[in-house]
Amino acid sequence: METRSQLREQVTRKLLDSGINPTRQRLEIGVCLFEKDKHISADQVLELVNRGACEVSKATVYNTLGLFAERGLVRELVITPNKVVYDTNVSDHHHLYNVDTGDLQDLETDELHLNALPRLDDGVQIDGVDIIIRVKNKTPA
Amino acid sequence: METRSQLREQVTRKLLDSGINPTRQRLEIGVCLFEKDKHISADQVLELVNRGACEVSKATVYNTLGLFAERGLVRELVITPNKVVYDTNVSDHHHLYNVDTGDLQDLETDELHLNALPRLDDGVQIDGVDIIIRVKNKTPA
DNA sequence: GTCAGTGCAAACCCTTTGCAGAAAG
DNA sequence: CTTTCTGCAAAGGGTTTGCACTGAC
Repeated sequence: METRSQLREQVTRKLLDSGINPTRQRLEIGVCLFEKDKHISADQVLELVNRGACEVSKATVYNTLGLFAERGLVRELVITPNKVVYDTNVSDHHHLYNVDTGDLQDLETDELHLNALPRLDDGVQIDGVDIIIRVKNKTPA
Repeated sequence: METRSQLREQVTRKLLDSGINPTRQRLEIGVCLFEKDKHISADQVLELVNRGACEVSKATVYNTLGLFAERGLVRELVITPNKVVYDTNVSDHHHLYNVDTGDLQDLETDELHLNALPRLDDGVQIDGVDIIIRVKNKTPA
């Protein structure tokens, strides 16, 4: 498939730009991430990757996602202790989470933003701002 | 100690008001939580509780903290997948987290608030708004 | 006696670690 | 050859589950 090989090239470039050696396993994982282009859990990545012809271990998926997050290729979102997902959208935005359905949506900063950041101590700088709006269904009945 | 037994009474009342049967284990855990009156992890609760004369199992600590959070006695904060803490301050406020030192501070809403909430779908209502400002040290040296 | 409520040992499973093997120099 | 990097099996440990026990009726 043409687009598949294009994606492969794009991902290779992304990895090189981030100083990551584009090995077979990392490429497979990267393609799965950016192909889906949505919030995705480590488990889902593992399943997607192994649906293809190549075997990648669980440990490698976790370590690679951690590496990608550290280098800024993806953003790690901690929704609950048991729900950690990776977001390929690394631009400045926030999230809306439905605790009943598990649905997770992006909120762009024009829909939601802080009026001001707090005064910080000298010696520290912003590393990130995470905002999660949790909603629930009105009539659980 | 006088204040200790007063705290015990207060916690008992809190539990009853929330429809929770104030058993020995729940009281011990509740006293540890509200005595410390700060962000505290399940592990720390376990240690504090068992410093006293009564033995409470790990499972009971986890289940009880989950119950308290569900009933609104404490607020569960997910900082990272490996750092979950319970906050006895259940009023509307947010958090400042230093990723280098692990330090966690409260931010009152007058220091930090959203200019507006997003338009929600019909059928859903706000369950909670979590804002975490992550900071890091400027000179990791 | 029954039955809802409670506490915890053990199981579960997500994540990390340590190391064998590969790749680079 | 030595050194660095990589992938993964196995270990670790926080959390949940299933069940024995208690207490209420």
